Formats: sequence, C-alpha cells, structure tokens
Amino acid sequence: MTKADIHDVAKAAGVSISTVSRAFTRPDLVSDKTRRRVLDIADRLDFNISRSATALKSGRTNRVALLMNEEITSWFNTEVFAGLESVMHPAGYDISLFQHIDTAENRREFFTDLPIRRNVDAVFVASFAIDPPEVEQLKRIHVPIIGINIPSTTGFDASISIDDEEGMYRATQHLIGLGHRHIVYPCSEATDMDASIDARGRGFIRACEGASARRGDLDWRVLSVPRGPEFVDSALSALLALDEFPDAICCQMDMMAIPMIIKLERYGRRTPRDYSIIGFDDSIYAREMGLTTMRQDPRAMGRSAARKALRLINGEELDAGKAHETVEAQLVLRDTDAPYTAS
Amino acid sequence: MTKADIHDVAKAAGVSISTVSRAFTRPDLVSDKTRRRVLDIADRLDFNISRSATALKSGRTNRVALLMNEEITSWFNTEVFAGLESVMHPAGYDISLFQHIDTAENRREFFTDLPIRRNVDAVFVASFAIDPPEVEQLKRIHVPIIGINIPSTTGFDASISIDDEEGMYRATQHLIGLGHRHIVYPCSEATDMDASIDARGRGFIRACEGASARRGDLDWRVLSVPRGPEFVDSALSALLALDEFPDAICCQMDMMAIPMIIKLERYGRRTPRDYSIIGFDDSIYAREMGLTTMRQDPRAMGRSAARKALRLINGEELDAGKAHETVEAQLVLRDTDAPYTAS
DNA sequence: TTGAAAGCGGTACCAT
DNA sequence: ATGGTACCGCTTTCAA
Repeated sequence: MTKADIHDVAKAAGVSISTVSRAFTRPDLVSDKTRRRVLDIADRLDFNISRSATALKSGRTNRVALLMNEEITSWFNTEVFAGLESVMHPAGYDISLFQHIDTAENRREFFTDLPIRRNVDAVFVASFAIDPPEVEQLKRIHVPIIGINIPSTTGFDASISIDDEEGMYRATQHLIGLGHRHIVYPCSEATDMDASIDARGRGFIRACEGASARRGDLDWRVLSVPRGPEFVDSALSALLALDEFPDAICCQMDMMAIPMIIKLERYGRRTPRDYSIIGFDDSIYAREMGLTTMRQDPRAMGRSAARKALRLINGEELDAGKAHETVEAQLVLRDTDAPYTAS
Repeated sequence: MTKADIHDVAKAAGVSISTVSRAFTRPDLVSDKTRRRVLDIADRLDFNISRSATALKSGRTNRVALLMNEEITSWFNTEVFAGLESVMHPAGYDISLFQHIDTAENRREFFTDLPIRRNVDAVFVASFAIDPPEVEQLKRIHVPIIGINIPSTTGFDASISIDDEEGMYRATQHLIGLGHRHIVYPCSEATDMDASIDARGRGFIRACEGASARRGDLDWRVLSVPRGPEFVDSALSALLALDEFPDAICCQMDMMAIPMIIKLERYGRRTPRDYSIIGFDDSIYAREMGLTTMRQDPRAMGRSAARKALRLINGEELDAGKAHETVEAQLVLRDTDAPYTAS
C-alpha cells in the first residue's frame, strides 16, 4: 500500500478533491459533517497536505534565508536563531541557514551564485556588514531583506540593531563615574566584518576622550589582540605586561570578561577588591559569575526581525519610522564593579 | 517587469524549457555552447530552479525534521544542530525544527497532529525518550527515523548515542583512583525525559557501589536538587550544608561544575587544593576554566546522524551493525583534580 | 542534442 | 456547500 494522495482521500470520503483541500485549508467553507469525515479519513490514511504543492501553487516558498557571519554556535547567533524560529516556525516557515558568509571567498561565492534566488520569501542578515555591490546583488532576488545588528540600513527593508557604540560608551562612563582613572579595553582585533565589535571600541574611546578632555587625568588604552581561540590568554598577558595594573577593565564582551576574571584570580587579582570589570552581552554564566555587564537581548531582536519580515512578506507596510529600530543595551549591576579606592 | 520563469529563459535562449531544465540539473546532457548560453541568460534574468517545483515533481521534500526536548539554545542542542546542518545543508536539505517536545501536552499535540507527515524526508530525534506508542505514530510518516542520544533504539532506523553511564562511571572511578573517599554527586532531579542525565547518575552510583563493596570506606552521596535556573545555588547550599565538605565533587555536567567552582572559591574552597571536581561535556569555558571533564562531541554526533539519514533517504543500506552507534566520552585532564591529601 | 507533453499534488475560480 | 478544471514550475519519458 503506497502513500495515499488527495484522490484516495476524496474517494474514500465520497467527495471531490476540492472538498478535501478545503477541509484542510478553509475549514469554514466545508460543512461540519463533511469536514470531520474528511479529516478523519485523511488521518486514517496518513494523508496530509503537501507543503511543496502548496508552495508551488501559491508562488511562495515558505522558507526564509538567514545569513550569518560565523557559526550558529556563538551565543549571539544561537539566540537570534531561536528568536526568529519562535516566530517563523509557527507561521509555517523554514529557516534556511547560510553560515560563514565571512571570508571574501565565501561571500563572493554566495553573492554571485545567489542560491537562494527565487527560493526564499525573505532574507535575514545577522550581524555583518554587506557592501553596496552585495546589497545590489541581494536585491535582485526581490524579496524583503531584514537586518539584525547591521552597521548601515542602506538597502535593507527593515532592521533592528543594538546601539553598541552607545552601550559601550555608557559602560565606560560607569567605570569612570566610579572614580577609576586607569582603564583598559581588551579586545580582539577589528575586522571589517563584525561591525558590532568595532562600534563598541569606538564607544569606549569616545567616553575616554571625553573624560580626558574634561579632567585630563585619565589613563586609558585599548589592548587589541589577534582573534582566535587564544584571544583571552593574549589579552591577559598584554594586561599583565602593563607597567601598572589598571583600576578597571572594560571588556568587549562577556566571553572576554569571564575567563579573564577567573584567570586573574589565579594571579591574585580579585574583583571588585583589586579592580572593577564590566562585560557586554549578559551571556552565559554572566549571572552566575555576578558579572556587571551591558545586557543585550538578541533573542528579542530575532523575534522583532521576524515580525517585520512577516509583514513585509504579506505586503503590509511597516508603520512609518518603524522599519529600522535601534535598541539600547541595559546596564546590569552585579558584583564586579566598585568605587575606586587607592590601594 | 515581473520575475522571469523558465519559459522566459527558454525563449530568450531560443531553446525549449526542457533544455533550460537540463542545463541546470543535468548539465552533461546539454551541449556546452547551449548550456553556457542558457545559464548566462538565466543569470541575467535572475532565474533559478524552483525548489518547490523540483520537490513536488520528485516526490521529495528536501526537508528534514529535528525534534528536541527543550530549546535549541542549550550547548548540546546547538552543537547537534550545527553538526546536522553542516551535512544536510550542502546536501540540499532544510532543517525544520520542533522544539519543546517535552511536556506531556506538547508531545501529545505533536504526535497526534504529526504536522511533519508527508512533509519531511527524515526525522531526527535529539536526546529524549519517546515511548512505544509515540514511536508507532512516528513510523506512520514512513520516513527514516534517526536518534541522537536516545535511551532505546527500538523503532529507530539508525542512531548515535554517547555512553553516559559508562562515561560517568569512569569519571567517578578517576576520582576514587585519586584516593578520594568522600564524594558527592550534585545533580538536578531526574525527569523521564532526559535520559542522558539519568544514565550519568547511574554511572556514578555503580562506581561508588563497586568501590564500597571492594574497600568499604567510601562515603558517597547523590545531591539531587530541583531543576530550574537556580539549580546551581540549590546544589551549592546542599553541599555547604553537609557535615563535612567532600574531597571530591563529580558533576552531572559542566554547567553545574563551572559556576560551582566560581562560587566555592568565594567561600574559600579552592580546587584542586581543597577538593577535586570533574565535569561532563567539555562545553563552553571548560578549557578556560581548566576544568577536568568528560568530553563528548555532539557536533560530531550530528554529522554522523546526518550521514546515516542521507543514506537511508537514498534507499541505501547502512553497513551491517553500523546503524546504531555508541561513542565513549573522553576524560580530559586539566587542573581541577589532584590526588587526595589529608587536610 | 533537443523538443513536446504528461504529470507531480495541490489551489482557487467558476459553476451548480 | 460542493464539484470540475485550469494551472503553479519543473522533470522526465518519448520522439525526432
């Protein structure tokens, strides 16, 4: 017995295939009795509407693309994915994931082949910059393009981004406000890919330059180390190589701050007794560590982006001025910051 | 100008739609010259083969389902997903994710509605137990069912699982071998869902009972605390409430071990000076923490499961005895274990 | 090597 | 409320 199709169900139920179809997709157009019988028989026959057929007929694909810079396994990317999924899945969409749109080669391959062309109903771009020619190529697929944490909204139909620059500015201001005068910003080197990270560095610098101009006694510096699995150790050794250990450390992200706290403890440096440290993200273990940090909520961003996408797919207008959204990071005060005390 | 379809391309290239189709899917059947021209024009017209149409015609869906107990955001689930994705995506498959198949209600809903019926080419079940009636329902969709970390292979066409019981047995043996005689196993309460977790507890108990029988001087206990975001704090307070602080702590997972180390440090308990501790998973920050742990590689399991699925989808047989695989966890020695010394 | 045409499994318009 | 039917966009014989 091969799989039953719509005709088998129609026959078994003594109705036409139109009625079977309607019983599934427009139940209100079918009499109660008929609908119940049809659905019952369909269930018995293991029948279900084919998404491929529906997609073909409707001209939609019921699929969206998600472009990511690196891997989905990073905290940020996973959360974004979970947020998108929580809205798109119930709406009947699959998410087709394209990771590692990061190296020049991968990018070129993706943007010239454009494998998603005519095969997705929307495209999400998560946390990387695409340059103008790439935007142009993307637009050729003629579907909404929604950005998540993107540096420029040019070419995007909608977006939601965190204000990294302002967030890190406020984090730095917080440390300065506590009286710290020797502040270090350990970070992995800027890439032209990860705009979020770069913006954070600018926020740190702006806060420090402002404070310096106002008071003049601020000793601050950026400790830039190569990217890679060893970046924390690199930052750590750079930190320990300084003439004087800083009062305060402003971290590019929690993933820098958390191991750093653990390792500094092994060198006898304890927070907040010996130094204040602040993270960025409020990601895994931040709460357990008691890490003071700037919280962002990538899952909520994913949800918001998904809702915008659904509206655009359905041809609805986004409320004026609501297409592009910026959200602020929130300072979460915990146990790794304290007022400066001469030691 | 509306989107070009296969006819537009055919016309522009002066060939039939058959030739356009073949130029994409069976390039070898089309003359070089023709193929080049067709593909060129297709590109110019932003044309691409429709996956929906291909799927419909071929009877395949180019989609697989992934069933998860909780959320994709857990370390294990993310890694499994990444592993599956790395194989399935290049093979042309989307992964349709079904999270939270955990509560009785969600399960019932999923298994009776069976929304994936006739709409996926394979089903992956990640780290939860499905009971016999549920297996029966799943089988009604008549596609391969592949398990990842499942307690029983009954009803599955293929599977790959880690041997949690043996892994935790060896972890415990390691601590006993170091001379520790007072060992505690903090864990969150067993559920009938998460079989991995339960098996680990059994491994701990088996090791302890064995050692007790052999030598008799072992003081061991399981510290079971309610699940939830506070489970580490619950375990910690239970631990500190013991009459005597243990020599060694055997953790159900790294997510228990890592915060515990950090928090114990604040109570003056340092590892490995005051106690040994071992984790399970080798997940995030384990390396940076220097945590001695049992490593598992869920990403590799995802890849393996995906490869099995592709073979089954293509009607190939799996090598005899290779359908169901069990892998061992690996002991990773780092800095949180040391021989027992009277203190 | 290429073209014509019959479906794949539905949807939705038009009748009744 | 229900049925008949053209068609969605491609794949694949079968012929030429």
